[in-house]
Amino acid sequence: MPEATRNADQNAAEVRYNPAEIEPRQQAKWDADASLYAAEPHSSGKPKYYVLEMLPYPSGKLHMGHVRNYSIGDALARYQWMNGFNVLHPMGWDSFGLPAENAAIKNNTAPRKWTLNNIAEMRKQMHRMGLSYDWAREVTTCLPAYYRWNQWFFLEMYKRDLAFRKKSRLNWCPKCNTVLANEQVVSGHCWRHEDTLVEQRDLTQWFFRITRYADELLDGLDKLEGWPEKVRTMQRNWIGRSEGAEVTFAVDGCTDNMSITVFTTRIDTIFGATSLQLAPDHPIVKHWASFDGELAPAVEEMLAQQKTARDTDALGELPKYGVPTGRFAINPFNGERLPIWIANYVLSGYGTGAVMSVPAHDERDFEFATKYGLPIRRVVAPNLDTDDLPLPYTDKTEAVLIDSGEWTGEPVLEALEKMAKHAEANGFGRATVTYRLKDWGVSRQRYWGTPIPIVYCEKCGAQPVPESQLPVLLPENVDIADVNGSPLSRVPEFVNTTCPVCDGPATRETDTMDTFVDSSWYFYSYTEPKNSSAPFGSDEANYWFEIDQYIGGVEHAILHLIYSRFWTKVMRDIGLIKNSEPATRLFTQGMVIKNGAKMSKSKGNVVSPDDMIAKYGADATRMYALFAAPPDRDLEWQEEGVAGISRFLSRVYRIVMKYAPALRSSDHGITQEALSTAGQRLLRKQHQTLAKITLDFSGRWHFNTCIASVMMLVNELVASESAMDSGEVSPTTQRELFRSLTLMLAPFAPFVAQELWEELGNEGVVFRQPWPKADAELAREDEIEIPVQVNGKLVNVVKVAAEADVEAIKAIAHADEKVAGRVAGKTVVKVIVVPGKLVNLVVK
RNA sequence: GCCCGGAUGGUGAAAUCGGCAGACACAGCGGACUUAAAAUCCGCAGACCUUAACCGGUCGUGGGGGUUCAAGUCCCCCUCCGGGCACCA
Repeated sequence: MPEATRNADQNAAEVRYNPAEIEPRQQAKWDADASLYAAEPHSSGKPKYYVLEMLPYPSGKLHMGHVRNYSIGDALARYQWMNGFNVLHPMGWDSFGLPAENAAIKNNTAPRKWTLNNIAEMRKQMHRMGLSYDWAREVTTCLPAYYRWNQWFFLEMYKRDLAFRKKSRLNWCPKCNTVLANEQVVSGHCWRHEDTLVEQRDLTQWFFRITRYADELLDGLDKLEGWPEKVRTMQRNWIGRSEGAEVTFAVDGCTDNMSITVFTTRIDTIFGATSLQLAPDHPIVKHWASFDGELAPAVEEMLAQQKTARDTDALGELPKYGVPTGRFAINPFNGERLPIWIANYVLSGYGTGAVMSVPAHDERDFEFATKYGLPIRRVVAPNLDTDDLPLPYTDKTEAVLIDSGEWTGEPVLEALEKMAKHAEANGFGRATVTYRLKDWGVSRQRYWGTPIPIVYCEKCGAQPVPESQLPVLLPENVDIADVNGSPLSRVPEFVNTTCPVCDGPATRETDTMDTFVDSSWYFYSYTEPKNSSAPFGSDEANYWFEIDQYIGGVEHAILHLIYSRFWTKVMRDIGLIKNSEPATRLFTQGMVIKNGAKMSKSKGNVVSPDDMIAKYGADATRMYALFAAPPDRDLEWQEEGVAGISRFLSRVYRIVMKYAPALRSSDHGITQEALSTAGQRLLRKQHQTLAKITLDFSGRWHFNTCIASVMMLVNELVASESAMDSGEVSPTTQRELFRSLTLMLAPFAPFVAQELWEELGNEGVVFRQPWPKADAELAREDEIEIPVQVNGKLVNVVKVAAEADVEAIKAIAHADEKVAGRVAGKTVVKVIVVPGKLVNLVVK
């Protein structure tokens, strides 16, 4: 503030807190120092700390969810700087994707232009919020400098058979006009269109073989102790590992040695199998239906019914029904001849699409067998003598096999293993593991994404684009309004090329990559975004990784967070990095809601961050986002609450400005002096507050209570104004109190903290000062109040010396009048004293 | 059906290791300042009963049971809400 204005303000009755003036002025000063938020070289000697918030999709406007996410990350980054870490705190843009195409069609703007404009707009908003990003490391995924490495990774994966092409049944969103990965289907609907049912289509597409890492992705979860249990559970469910066995049944009387392989988790019950059930789209069913005029319509009908049910997400509610095929299979364990059925509850997409039906020991098989009168044969019981328990009997922990030939008497858990081995030794089966996780389909029939670097030659087939020809540039000026097929297929100059092998005519792949490819490795790019010969340098990545703290919404628990774990393992196997997981700690913040519902345009309950900042300032808006609820819980946005934080900051501003001029001009030397009672009380509160904030930053992150404790400190300072005015609290103590107050505010309200830091006559940037150390001795109370209970009910609160021992406390409690009144005429049976906590007298 | 969270005043919430339930705020009420209002400052504030008032008492953390001198917190059972998986063989 210019000297003249300051003097004028001092003459006024009161200096008003004016964030609209303070914040842009401080921001301009910070902007002048390009190195302010820059990560330092490895040689800095400081320990590194990589704090990362999930990069946004550049929709054009920040929403409150962003504000909350970034306020948490920013507070942590600033705190770690103050603790002497070399902090990496970058930001970027997940900028490929469908909304750019939709906007392009609607507004007649090219996706690239629309996207880059939005980025500029959002960068401006982040700047106004005062977020501490190292913009020199900004990553924009839709630019060739970035997406060329997507193509490079694709080729690396192709070399390792991790990228491959196959025909399969895929999810198709009719609104997106493209294929979706399984992870992008939420309860049968498109992840981007909650109201749109996903259809199934048979298409030839590119896949990433994430299933090769299924076990490692699953086992790694146990070691991710810094991740929320919820996210780990969701990923475990998603991977869906199931141990069991495959058993091959020969088809009876079949001239061409046909067989059917079933998957079962209960091979021990195979002597109880009374039929085989096949999915209606099992290959052998298709084969039979092709010449069996009776079977074909039944199969058709069942398929149609399954499709309808799947489309409405009601697969589980379909009444069970089946059709006998008239064919029989031979149980390899006992030679028994079992009827083969097709059944609508058997799914082709899981296991082998065929099951053995054991009605006595499986709920579904029991229901089915009862309906069709199939035999029900018990082969497992708690022991050899009890066989009158209700069916189906599914317990396997304390059960043995009965009526199972040579296996009779064998405990179930042992039989599972032995019988699988037996099957393998005799060539009709083996122990196996089935996963729910499927390979990641990455082809998208859209324009605004990374072109897949493959060309098709009539002579040489599918060929990878040579690395030297990367990037395959995404052409501009493409007609994207026509939704039939991939837009790139309508650009002849893109499509027509030459074969890298034979130099003959060839055509390019016209699908683009799923946008989740971009976000699978972007955080590595931050370590060296300007590398032009590799996606990033290994030394850089090995220095910064793993991410120390990753912060984002829980909605990515099984999309981004499983893909990026997969990608990290692939990069490790390529030799680019050493770590096997991307992030040591993950924090998933709660949603921002308004009137009990998630903010959305359709509900009309959206609160604009711009409005909040314009009205109350960035400090108050950010601080409210941290104060209103612990960060992992949903936060109800109440504007009155922001106003409350603004009032609190005004109070801080007023009291500091009141004393700052005198403190600024007085001697800065530390004088040895006896502390007054008031001074001691205030310093005690200060160090208690400091200890609380320091503890919370170490992991619990309940910034709401941190801010509450700063409020208590400020309340105490306000209440002590007369003691400060009179000099009872010395200027030295005052200076220390206000100095540390600004330091404590720095992570949460950096603008006003900086302003007051300067007003107090300090040099430099407040959030580069060392975080003050909480002094346990200063924080210690001399005298504490402890409750006295009689039979567990509170009777009085007595004051005792902080270090009082059990006997002393007992004596004080007994001496208390109120307590004596309660105890009179009764016998004290027992006295419980918890030093520092309470006294409880048990009387009769 | 299986798995993971959650439920505390009018509202957001606090109680981190079994030890005073409701810190800190918001909204509300009362007061000071003001011609007035805003802003600011000071104070009250879980519910119920009792009292003229003070005092005093009872109940109270979704419900029911239990362990304990002591339970929002631990154990068992249940309800409701949010989320994930699901005819997964």
